[in-house]
Amino acid sequence: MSAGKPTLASVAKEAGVSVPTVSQVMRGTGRISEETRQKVLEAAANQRYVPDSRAASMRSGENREIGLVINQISNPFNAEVISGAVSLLESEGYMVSILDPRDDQVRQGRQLEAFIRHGRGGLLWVPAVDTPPETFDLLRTHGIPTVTFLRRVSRNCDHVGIRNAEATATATSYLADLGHRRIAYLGGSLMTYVRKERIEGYEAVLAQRGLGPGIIWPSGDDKRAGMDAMDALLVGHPDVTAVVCNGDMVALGACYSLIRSGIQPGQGVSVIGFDDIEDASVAVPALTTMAVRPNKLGQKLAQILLDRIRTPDMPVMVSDVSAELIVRETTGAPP
Amino acid sequence: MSAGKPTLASVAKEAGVSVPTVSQVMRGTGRISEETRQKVLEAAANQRYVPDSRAASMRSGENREIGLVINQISNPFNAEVISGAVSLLESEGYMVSILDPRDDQVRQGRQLEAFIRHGRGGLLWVPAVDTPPETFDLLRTHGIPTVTFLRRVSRNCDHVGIRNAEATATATSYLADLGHRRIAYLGGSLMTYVRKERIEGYEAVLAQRGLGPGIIWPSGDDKRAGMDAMDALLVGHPDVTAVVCNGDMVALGACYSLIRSGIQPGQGVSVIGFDDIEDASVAVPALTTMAVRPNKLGQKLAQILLDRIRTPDMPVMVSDVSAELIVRETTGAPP
DNA sequence: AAAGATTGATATATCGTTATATCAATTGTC
DNA sequence: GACAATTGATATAACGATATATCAATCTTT
Repeated sequence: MSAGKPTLASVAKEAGVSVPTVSQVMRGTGRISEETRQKVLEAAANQRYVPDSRAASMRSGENREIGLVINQISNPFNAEVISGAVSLLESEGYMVSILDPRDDQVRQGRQLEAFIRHGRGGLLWVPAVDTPPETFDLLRTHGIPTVTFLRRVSRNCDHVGIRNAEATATATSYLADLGHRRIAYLGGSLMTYVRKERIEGYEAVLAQRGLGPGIIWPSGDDKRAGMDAMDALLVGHPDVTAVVCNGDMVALGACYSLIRSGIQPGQGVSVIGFDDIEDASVAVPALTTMAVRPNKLGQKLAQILLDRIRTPDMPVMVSDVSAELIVRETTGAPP
Repeated sequence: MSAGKPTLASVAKEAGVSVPTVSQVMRGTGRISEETRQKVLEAAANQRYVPDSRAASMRSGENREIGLVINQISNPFNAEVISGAVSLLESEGYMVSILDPRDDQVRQGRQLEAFIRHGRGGLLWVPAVDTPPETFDLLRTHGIPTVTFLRRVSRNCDHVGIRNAEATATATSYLADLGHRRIAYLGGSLMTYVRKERIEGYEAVLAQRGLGPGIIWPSGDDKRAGMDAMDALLVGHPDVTAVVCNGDMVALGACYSLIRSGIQPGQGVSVIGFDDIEDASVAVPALTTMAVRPNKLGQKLAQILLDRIRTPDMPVMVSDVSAELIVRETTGAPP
């Protein structure tokens, strides 16, 4: 009703008590008689009082605001990771706000600095490709508990990842078992750690089975990029009968390319994706893929961050989740 | 190197000057000799000093932290809106952090309260379905400049929307011109404002052309939901030859359903989407849709918020962007 | 009934900034 | 050379909360 926004002081005045008393009532600490408690609560409700965490965190040092820095929030896999992490953290009374530097290292730098300026209490982070080590120093200097995921950039930082090599080895073996002899690897930005690991698994199986050197095509991470890459692959290597993809988005794009070229995914050419995003099961034909439980991954992330916040001296935690082959319609024996 | 994190005081000590002097140097205000300026900058760089905006905003009242509350960040249309708004705001020195209440009104309430607690300087917001009016009062009490978009819930709040009725009228007319007589409307959560407006445009054209009462099927907003809804529609109304969809995700799901039933979208049944997300042009067959420029929409949003922040007494601003019909492969004459 | 323990509240200092006022030293004016 | 204006810095208070110490009033204990 009246002027300025509600503060402890304005509530204290209305309730006829001191500021610290109101503070204690709001937080449920200290000794307060039931009578004054009611008076204070009433005044607070009346003014729609909401405590100012900036002031609180400055004084108390505690900060229940977490940042989540992830590239490409529109990727459904990422969205699921976010959802898992946020649910857990919110249930513990933290607020999670999301930043998306869109894999631009400069923008990421700016955002992380803003992040520090605004005094966050913790960070969940997929580092952009080419993140310089100084960025970690900066976070450490300002004492921000950090967990990276998907991309491991620093050995001194808690991390949650995927058993990438294991997963692509499973995928490649499966295709080889079906009888495929020319198996390509499609997609992923050239520099990413994740892609490097996945290609290792793919190449290990090729080598082990004597299927010759790999055919490896990088691409962006969306459907359009996957489609373009597959178009190019069909021209450059018409003998390929199976493709392991760096992600479901790329795989779905590749399927579109095949359909446009009159090739039925799963009959003419087999395609395996990675992630098991929702589209993978909805698409026609439904996508065979290496499924990761992104929600679980998000929860694990959040749990490690909470542990780190509560036990700062804990040794570095690293946790890898594995992926599971889900066979749908885009894989079959070679023609 | 040393203990605690860098502050104005620690920098001042190292540079041998007072705290206000350092503050002035960091902000480029006041009168400072070049000599002390250099001393201070050096000390600040040496300690990797980053100002604490919490303290700054408390004292100065200025707050360059903006919240963006949007449901379903994984929807590519939303992701583009976000990108447009964030780019503009960041270029003006604001930090934007994203919250996703996933259309849950309770979660939204909790998040907005946390939002206020943490003292944000502005809000871009797609209100969840069923947002109670008290939520607006709360924001007003705490003096947070707010712009809603897509869903208009309060007449007293700045807003950016889409000319929904106009767009679906265009889509429906186009289908009628092609010769369709049984045109259904598919998708959208029952309660949303957006859907209501879109159905108005659809029904207006049906009435005007004497095409009888509409056939209206609600559904969720993702592909799976669109697929299920189309499955049901095929059973319930086998005479339908064209479908106007509430969004591209629903439309793409509907196409999957048609393909699975052996019907070619654009030949057997025509489908028009809404939004023009990236998938719309990549999909096979490519989707005819009502295109909105989400990036523009995001920028407009940001601009209005900035105006509101700078001119709090400005009259309520409402801006509607129009959508454009993009004909691709999922529409054609009825069989 | 005197001494100590408990209860319910408050006074004060502090977190890291910025706004305002003040102040000494230098410069300019006539 | 006296007085005002400017320069370059600092002292102080405030933002809104919390931590710590303190304190009067009440309750135990023997």
